[in-house]
Amino acid sequence: MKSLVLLVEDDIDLATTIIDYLQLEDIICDHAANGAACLQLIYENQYDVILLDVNMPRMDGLTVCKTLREQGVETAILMLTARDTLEDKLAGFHAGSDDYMVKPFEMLELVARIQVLSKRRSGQSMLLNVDELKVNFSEKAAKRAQRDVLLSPTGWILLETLMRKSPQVVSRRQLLQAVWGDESPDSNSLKVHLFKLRQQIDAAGETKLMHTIVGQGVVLRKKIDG
Amino acid sequence: MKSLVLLVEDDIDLATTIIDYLQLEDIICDHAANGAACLQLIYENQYDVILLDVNMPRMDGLTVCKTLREQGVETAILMLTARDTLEDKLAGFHAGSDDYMVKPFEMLELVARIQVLSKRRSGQSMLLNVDELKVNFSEKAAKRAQRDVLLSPTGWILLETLMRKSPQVVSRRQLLQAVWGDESPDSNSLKVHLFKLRQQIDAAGETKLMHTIVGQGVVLRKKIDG
DNA sequence: ACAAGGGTTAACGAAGGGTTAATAACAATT
DNA sequence: AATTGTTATTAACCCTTCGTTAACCCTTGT
Repeated sequence: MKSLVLLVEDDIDLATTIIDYLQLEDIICDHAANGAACLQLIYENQYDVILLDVNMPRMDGLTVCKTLREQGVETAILMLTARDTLEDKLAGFHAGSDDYMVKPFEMLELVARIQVLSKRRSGQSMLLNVDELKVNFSEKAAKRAQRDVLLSPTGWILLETLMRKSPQVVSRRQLLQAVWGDESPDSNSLKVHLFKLRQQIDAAGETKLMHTIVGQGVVLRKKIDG
Repeated sequence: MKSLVLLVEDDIDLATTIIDYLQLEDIICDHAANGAACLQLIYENQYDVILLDVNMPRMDGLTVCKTLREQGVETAILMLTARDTLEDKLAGFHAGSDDYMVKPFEMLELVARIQVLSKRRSGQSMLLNVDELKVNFSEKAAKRAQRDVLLSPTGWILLETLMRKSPQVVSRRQLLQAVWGDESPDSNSLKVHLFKLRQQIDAAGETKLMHTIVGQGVVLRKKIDG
C-alpha cells in the first residue's frame, strides 16, 4: 500500500528534492513550509509519517512535535536535522518523535525508515475519525456517537476510501476502482452499496456526514459548504 | 512501565556494559550470546525489543532477523553494528529491523530508542488474557473464569493467533497461514477447528468472546463493539 | 417537460459460515 | 500386534449474509 507522508521543511529546494525522490518510491508526499501549515494539513489528512525539520524560523520542529503530541496526534514523527549532538537527539525523542535522522542523510535510508514507520502504524490499530464517526479498521469496529455502525465487506472498502480522502470529494470513478479494480459490474451496484452505507452512517434524525455532490462524487465531512 | 528487552551480542564485555547500563534505566535485559540461544529465549518470552548485533560468529544478525520475521515474530528489532555504510543499513531494514544504530553509540540514545520502540507495541505479555479468558502458553494452560479450557494442538495455534491480535480481527487467510503455513488443506477444516475452539471458549450461557465478522474474519474480544 | 443523475426497494442467486457425523491418521498403552 | 483415545480431514447439509440486478421514484437543470 502507498504511504502518505507530510514533509515539514522551510528550505524549499531541499523539500522539492525530497518530494521528487519519494514519489519515485511510491510515497506520496505533502509539503508544509512551516509549523502552522503543518497543523492545518494534519487536521485535514491522515498521514502515515510526518517528516519534521527541526530548524524552522517561527515555530521550531521540537515545539511542533510537542504540540502535536499534546493534541493527541499519534502519527509517527521522524525528525530531520543538522544537529547531531546527543542532547539534540534526546530532546527530539523527549518531544515525542519516533526516529531521528541527521542531515545530510541518504535518501534510501530515509525511504527505509519511512517504510518501517508506516508499517508499524498499519499493524497497530488503524484509527480514523470524521466528526462523530470513529472507525477502527483493524478491529473492524465503527461507531457514530454511541451507535454501532454495521457494514458489509464492500461497505468497509467504501468507508475506508471515503475516510482516507475526507474532507475531499471522491468521484464515483474512484469508488468503482477501489471496490472492483478495473472490471466493475453494472454501475447501479455502486448506488446500492452507497445507499446502504449511508443508511448506517447517517441514521434518521442525525446530521448528515455523507454527502453527494451531483456530478462530482461523494464526500464524508461535517458540513457541505466547502 | 518496565521494558523487557533481549540483547543478542557475542562480545561478553560489551554485553555486560549494556546490560548494566540499561538496568539503571529500569530496562530489564536478557542476554543471548548467539543466534540459536536468541531463538530459544524469544520462544519462551515476550520481549518488547530485541537488540541484535549484526556481527556474530555463526548465525549473523541479518539472518537471525530474517528468520524471526519469517516465523511471524513481530517484536521490534534494533540492529547494533559497527558497519555504517548505506548498504548495511538498507540490508538491516530489508531483513525486517525497525531501527539501526552504529557503534560506538551513546547509551542515552540507545535508551531513548528502546523506549520509543517499546511504547509502540501494544502491551502483550506471555500470559495473555482477554476478559475472563486467561492463558499461559508456555504451560499450555487456559481457563475461562473457573473452567478449564481443553484444546487440541491446532486449537492452541488458533487461540494464540487470535489472542496475540486481540482485539483486532484476524482474517481466515491469516489463520490458515498460522496453522498450515503455505499449503493448507483444501476443505473446511478450518471451519471445524474454529467450531471446536468456539465450543471450548464460549460454553453454553456464557458471554461470547469469540466473534465472527462476516467477510472479515474472527476476533477474540469482550464485546463486538466498544 | 424531459433527460440525466441519483435514491430506494425487493428479489434472487452466490458466497460465507455453522454444524454434524463419518472416516482417516496418529500416538500411546497393553 | 491390537486396542484405545485423540486429533485432523472430509463431505454433506443448512442457514445467514452479501452482491447484483432490475424496476421505479425523485430531484435538478435546461
